[in-house]
Amino acid sequence: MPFDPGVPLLEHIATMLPSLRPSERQVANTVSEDAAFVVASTMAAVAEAAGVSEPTVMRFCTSLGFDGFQQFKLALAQSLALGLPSTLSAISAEDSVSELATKVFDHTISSLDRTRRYLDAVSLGAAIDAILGATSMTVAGLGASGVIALDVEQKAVLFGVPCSVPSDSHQQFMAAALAEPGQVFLVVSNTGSTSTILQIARRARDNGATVVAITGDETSELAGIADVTIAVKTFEDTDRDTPTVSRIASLVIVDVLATAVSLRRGAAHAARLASMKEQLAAFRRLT
Amino acid sequence: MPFDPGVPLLEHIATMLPSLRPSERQVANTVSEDAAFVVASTMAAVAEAAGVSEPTVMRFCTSLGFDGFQQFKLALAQSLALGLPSTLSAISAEDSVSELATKVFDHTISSLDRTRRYLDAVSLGAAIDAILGATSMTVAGLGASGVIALDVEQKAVLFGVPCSVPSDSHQQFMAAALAEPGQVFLVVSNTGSTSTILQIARRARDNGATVVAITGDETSELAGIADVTIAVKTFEDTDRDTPTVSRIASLVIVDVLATAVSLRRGAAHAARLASMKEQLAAFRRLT
DNA sequence: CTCGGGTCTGTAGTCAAACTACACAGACTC
DNA sequence: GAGTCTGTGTAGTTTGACTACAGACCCGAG
Repeated sequence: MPFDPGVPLLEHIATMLPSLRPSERQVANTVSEDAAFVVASTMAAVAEAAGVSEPTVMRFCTSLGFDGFQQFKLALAQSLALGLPSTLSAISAEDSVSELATKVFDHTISSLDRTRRYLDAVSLGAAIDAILGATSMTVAGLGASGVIALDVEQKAVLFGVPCSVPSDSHQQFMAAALAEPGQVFLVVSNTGSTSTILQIARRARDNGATVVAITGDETSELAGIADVTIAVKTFEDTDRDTPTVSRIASLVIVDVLATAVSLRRGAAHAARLASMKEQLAAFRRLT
Repeated sequence: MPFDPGVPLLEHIATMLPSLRPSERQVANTVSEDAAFVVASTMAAVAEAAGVSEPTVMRFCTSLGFDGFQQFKLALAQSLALGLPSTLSAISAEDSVSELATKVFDHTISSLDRTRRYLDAVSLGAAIDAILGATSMTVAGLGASGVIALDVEQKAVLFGVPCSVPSDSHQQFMAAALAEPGQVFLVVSNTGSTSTILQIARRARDNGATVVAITGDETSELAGIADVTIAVKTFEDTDRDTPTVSRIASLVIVDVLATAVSLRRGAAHAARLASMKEQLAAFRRLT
C-alpha cells in the first residue's frame, strides 16, 4: 500500500499507530517527538534513539507504505517544510512572540495546503464560467465573511463585470429580491448555515440568479441552495476565536477566480487593467 | 559557507548561477527544470541527466553551501513542498483551472513562508506591547489595505481595546488630528508611500499617538515616520494586478498580533470571549 | 506442564551509493 | 611558447541502506 501524500505524514503515523508492532511504535514515538532529528540522521542513529535495531526502523517505514527509509525521510522533510500541523503545536500563553508567530504562520500555511488538496476544479470552473457569462455580480457576506466580500470589491476590475457589495444584511436582501436571470450572486459564509444568509441566497436563486457559494461546509444548507458550491476545507479552529484561516483560504480562492476570469477575458481587458494600474500609481503619489 | 534556509532554494540557485563553474551550471539547469526528478533520483542519475560526472554534481552541492548531495536533496524536497515560486511557474492564459489554482496557491504559500522567515520578532513584540498599553486603537488603510483594516475591526474583540476603523481618508485624517498620547495608530500600506497615508501617519505621530506601521517596504517613508514598523516581505507581484499575497500576509500578521494580545490579557479576557462566541452562535441561527 | 506453531526482533552480511584523492586537459598569463 | 592554475573526469574507499536468516518470545493445545 503506497503512502498517500494527501494526508499529512505525522497525522498518518498517528492513525497507523494501533496497527504497528510494539517496537515499531517506539520508532513512531521517536519520529513524532523530534522529526527534525530524524530527517537529519541516518537509519542507525534513529534506531539507537528509539532503542531498536535498524531493520525495525526499516520495517516501520514499509509498514507506513514507503519503499524504504530514504523515501520516508524525504516525505518527512516535506511535511516539516509546511510547518507542524496545528494539532501538534497548540498555542499557549507561555509562548514567546517568535514562537507564536511561527505557530500561527505554520497553521495558516498547512491549512492552505489542505485547502489546495481538497479543492474541486469542476466547481471552480463552473463558477468561472458563470461569472464570465454574467451581466453583473453581487456579493453577500456578513461578519468575518464581509471581509471577503470587500476583497472581491477590490478585485472587481479584474472580474470585468459591474460588481456590487451591499454592506449589511438588509441591503443584501434587497439586492437578492431584485435579482434577475443572468446575474451572479456570490454568497460567502463559512458555516453555511447563518439563517440571514440562507434567506438571501434562496431569494436570489428563486429570482433566477446564479448562486455561487463559498463555504467551509459543503454539506451545509447553503450548499443545497447554491447552483455552484466551492468548498473551502481548512483545519478546524476550535481553539481559536476567529476563523482567520478559513477567511484567508477564501481570499485565495477569490484570487484564483479573479485571476482566471481576468485571463479568460483576453488581451483588451488586460490592456485596460494595465492602464488603470499606471493611473493609480500616479494618483497614489499625488493625493 | 553553510546554506541559509531563509532564502528559497531555487532562488538561491538562480542567484549563485554566475559564480558557478560551467559544468555546475548544467547541473543547476537540470535541477531547475525538473526538481522533482532530482529529489527522487541518485547522484549518478542526476549526473547523467545533466551530462556531467558525479563529482561535478557533488561540487555543485558544496558550491551552494551544502555538506553533500543528500543534504541538498533534503533541502530541495522541502522547498518543493511549499510549491514552486511564482517566478518559476508563471501564470498563463493556457492554464487549466486546476493548474491555475495550484499556481496561485503555491505562490501564496511560498510567499507566506518568506514572510515568516523575514519576520522581525522585536518589532512584533513592540507592537504587541504598544497595543497592550493603549487606551484605544485606530486603524488606517486605503484601497486594498482597507480590507486589512476591516479585518482588524473583526478582531477588535480580541485586542480588548476600543478599536475604530474610519472608512475613508478624510475620516482617517480627522481621527489622526484628534489623536492623543496613549493611543495606538495602526497604519497599513503596502507601498508605504501613498501620500495621504503618510500625512495621516505624520499627524497621528505629531499628536503623540504611537504609530505602528504594517508595510511591504521597510525602507519606505512610512517606516521612517512610524514608532514601530512591521515589515511584510513577500514575493513581488509585478506580473499580477492586485497585491493579493501581500494583503494575505498582512492578514496573518494581524492574526499574530491579535492572538498575542489576547493571550497576554489573561483568563478574564478569555472568558469574556468564550461567552461572546456562544452568544454569537445563537444569534447566527436566529436571525 | 510441555510441546509446537507462529510472530516478532535482532545479528550478520551484501550491495549500492555517496564521498574523496588524484591525475589530466584546457586556458590564461608572463 | 612554457608554466601554472582552474576546471573536470576517473578510480578508489567508505559508509549507510537494505536483505536473508536465525533466535527468542508468546500463545494455544494436548
